[in-house]
Amino acid sequence: MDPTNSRTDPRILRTRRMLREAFIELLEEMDVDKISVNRLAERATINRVTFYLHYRDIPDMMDKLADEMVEEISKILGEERQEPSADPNEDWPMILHLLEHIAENSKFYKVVLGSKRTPLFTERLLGLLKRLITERIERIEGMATVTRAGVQRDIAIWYGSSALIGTIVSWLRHDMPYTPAFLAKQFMLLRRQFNKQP
Amino acid sequence: MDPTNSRTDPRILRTRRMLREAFIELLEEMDVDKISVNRLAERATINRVTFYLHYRDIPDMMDKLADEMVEEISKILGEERQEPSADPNEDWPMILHLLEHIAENSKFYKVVLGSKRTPLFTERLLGLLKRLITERIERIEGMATVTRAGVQRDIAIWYGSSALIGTIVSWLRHDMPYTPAFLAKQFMLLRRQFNKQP
DNA sequence: CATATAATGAACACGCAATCGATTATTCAG
DNA sequence: CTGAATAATCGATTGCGTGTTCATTATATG
Repeated sequence: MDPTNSRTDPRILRTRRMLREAFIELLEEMDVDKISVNRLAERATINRVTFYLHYRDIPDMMDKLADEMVEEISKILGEERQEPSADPNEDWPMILHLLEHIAENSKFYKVVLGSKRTPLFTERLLGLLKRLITERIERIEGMATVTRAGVQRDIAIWYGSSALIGTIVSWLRHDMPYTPAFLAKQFMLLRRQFNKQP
Repeated sequence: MDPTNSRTDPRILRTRRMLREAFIELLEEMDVDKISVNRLAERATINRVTFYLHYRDIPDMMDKLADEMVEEISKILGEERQEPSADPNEDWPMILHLLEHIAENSKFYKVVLGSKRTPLFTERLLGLLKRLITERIERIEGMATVTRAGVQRDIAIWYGSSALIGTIVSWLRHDMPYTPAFLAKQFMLLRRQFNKQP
């Protein structure tokens, strides 16, 4: 009767955990379009049919995984929003916590963000960052469509969010050669688009 | 006997042109993983077997298309390299010509760069831009590993190249609301990472 | 015109997708 | 602890797309 049972039933949790882990494993080994339901079920040591009890197909499963990812990051970054730091350069703790979270779960993020054929996750994270950056800019600069440096606001958002994502992806692909703290500080040096033009 | 015949034979050119156009058409209509050889051949009004005379499979075809794309852009941007403009802020004609080229072939670039499941083309373009930016930085700043603003060089390259690509993709997805010239100038306002810190 | 080669059409084996019905195993409430 | 609910399994089936073959037709080029 209770629909939440579908999430607390240990059999369901077990199956989904095994599917998720198998998916990450396979993604480390091969391209995503080589991952069939057959292979995935075999690796997860579950029956093929069981897969269909949980997901419609593999893209659907990736969709759900991406939802969970956004949900989790959103929760982490949501805590930052309470802090009323008006200083535009003080958003680096947000970035720092994001980088730390990614570093802690690097096995997962390295494959879902770093694999060259799984842009779904990157797109989702990009969307999230765009929303957060927009929110932040609005708080700092009001509703003007042009930043203080003379840059169109939407262009500044495109630029900043994709720079952030792209750098994180490269950082993961190179096996995180810098600490989250160092990288966060580098971001602060690079993000000068909201300052006045010299 | 002459292997170049394989490229001048009008039948081959015709077939490949039709395949390419059909692929772009289908990419406008559906996700790339829904494009089967069956569908592609049908849309291109060629026999399914004929496809295999030219490409091994669809990923192989996309690979070839990406090669052609990089080749073409490389040719355009290669002409810029002759100009010995030492001024770091004078690389905007390069960006301008890139944007103009993309705008002229926007139907193609909108689908191959803008579609959410064809990161292959974005990756290739990213690689090309990374090489060009690296080359440019080396000419300006020598072999130092840190830029004048105190930013690690590789991080600056990750940041700058992905910002460039990401902005172009967003620009395409929004149907190019700005002229290439305007966008190029905006880039110059945003790319301050190589200047001294105030 | 004659030769080379590109394109076609039919046919085949193969793997995977997606679903069905019946059966077994596990969970959880009373 | 017991029984009802439901998750997971197993075997089987249908359909679709792939990748390849072989003989035949159409087109290009010298």
